[in-house]
Amino acid sequence: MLSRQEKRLNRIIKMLHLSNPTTVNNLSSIMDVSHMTIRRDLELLKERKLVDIFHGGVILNNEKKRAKQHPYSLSFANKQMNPEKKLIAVKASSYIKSNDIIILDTGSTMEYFARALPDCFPFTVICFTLNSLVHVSKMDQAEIIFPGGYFHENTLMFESKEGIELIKENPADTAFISASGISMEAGVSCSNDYEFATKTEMIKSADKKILLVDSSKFNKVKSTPFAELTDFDVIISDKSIPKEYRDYCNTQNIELILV
Amino acid sequence: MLSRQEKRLNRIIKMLHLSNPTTVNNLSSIMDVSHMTIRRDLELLKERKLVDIFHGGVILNNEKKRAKQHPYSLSFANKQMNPEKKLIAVKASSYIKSNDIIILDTGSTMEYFARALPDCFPFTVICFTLNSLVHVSKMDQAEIIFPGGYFHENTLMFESKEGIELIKENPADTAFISASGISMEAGVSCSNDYEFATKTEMIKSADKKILLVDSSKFNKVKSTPFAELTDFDVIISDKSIPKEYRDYCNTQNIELILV
DNA sequence: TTTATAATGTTAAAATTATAACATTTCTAA
DNA sequence: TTAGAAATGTTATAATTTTAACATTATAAA
Repeated sequence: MLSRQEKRLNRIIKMLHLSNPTTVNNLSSIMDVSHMTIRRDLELLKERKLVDIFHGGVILNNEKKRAKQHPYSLSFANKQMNPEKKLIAVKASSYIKSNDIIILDTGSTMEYFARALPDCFPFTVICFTLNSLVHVSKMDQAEIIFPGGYFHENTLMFESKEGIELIKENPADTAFISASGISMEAGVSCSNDYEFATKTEMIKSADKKILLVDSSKFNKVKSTPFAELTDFDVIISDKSIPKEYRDYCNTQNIELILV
Repeated sequence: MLSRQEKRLNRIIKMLHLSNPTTVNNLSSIMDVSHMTIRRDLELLKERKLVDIFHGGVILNNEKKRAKQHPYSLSFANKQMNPEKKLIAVKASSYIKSNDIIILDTGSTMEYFARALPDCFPFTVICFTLNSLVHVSKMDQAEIIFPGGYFHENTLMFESKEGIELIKENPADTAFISASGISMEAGVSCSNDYEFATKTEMIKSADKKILLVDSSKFNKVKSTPFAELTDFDVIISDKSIPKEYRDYCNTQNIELILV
């Protein structure tokens, strides 16, 4: 149970989210406490670096906000391989045709892909992560299907068995899939159990399957295998992949695109 | 060639980009003009909707920024009744308890509500719109269930029959419902067909039903009726509602909270 | 240059906000 | 339940900001 004051502090922060900045008077009339109480509250919030006080009022200190954001978001993923990932994403976007239904997997490469989607002709996007959704929703011509479900904070993914049903209901032209591990022997794998059902259903649902993986993922095996390399029609990666995979794709008749 | 004043106006905006908000005194000492000059400048900037003035200082107006984003977002909804909506939202947030499962309806009032959610104890949020989702996903302690489905651009809502199944699967403690029309005879109504199934299922699913509607919605009937007033346990509105509704709630034993 | 106009500065009074000291209420633990 | 402590409210005074009226300075056109 929070003390009255702590409740007020929370409420003040909430109020600030609604209208920033705000005044001592406004707060004291809304909360129905004296201005001195509000001032004392603000002093505390200031000590906690949550707000800044100015003559007459208070403003959120949004240094914190920026720092927090999302653990996955871009801040983290941006750090490694992003030039390759961007190139891979841009290359992949050329596989989209007007009126296609496409399906986007999760992961940082897919966020670049979502950002690289063309917005000059109409098509339908099925996606699963908050990041992709935010980008896609800003597009003018795209229809969006977001199967939804339970939120997973580490990847910003939503999944549920009902979501799987929605994938089945909307067979896709092309699935753009990502992975954390690629191995000639162990196949294609990812790091989270909960992605399995969605990933396999995406692959089943789509006519054409395209795998987007930068070279750092090769010869790695992660906890959850979800497909064979031969399940894919196209693999888009960068020039640093091990040579044996070039030969393998050749013999297996997989189109290998290296950016 | 810009006039002196125009140059100052530009400089003030630049200063604000560096530190927002700032004070009249700070600006006048930096620009080496009198506080009256700064005040007159600020009046101009305010007329141009570039800044907001508060006692002692000035802050950038970033409504513009937001307005671009989504057609619905805040730009539109902000225009009418927003002080009441904010107060209603803040009031409603006090009905959430630790470990509750709550369910958030669509609409602008609900976006305010999503922003006003407490983040000092854990609970689960079920929601349907992109706006709510973006806010909720930034919270530290909230679990999120997003039923998902097909996207409706005008309200930023997602809905599907699979989404409805997810609601059924997660019975809520409290449903926070909004409406575009309230009428003693015709009941509670909204403006979009596609909201019907979700709204009725939300109401069925929740133990406690709270209706959030500002006074502008009273004595209006919209295209899609979805509930009776008596379906609700609590109605939160503002003091301008027609008197007859006060009596009605009294006789029908509906808790009526007016902010 | 002169003159009219606009822009800026100055000042004092009014309004608002801040502070500090003390009174009252509320909470907590014995 | 009650004493002590913490939180909140009240008040008067101090500090700051705002306003409005008017003085001064800069600017541009005749």
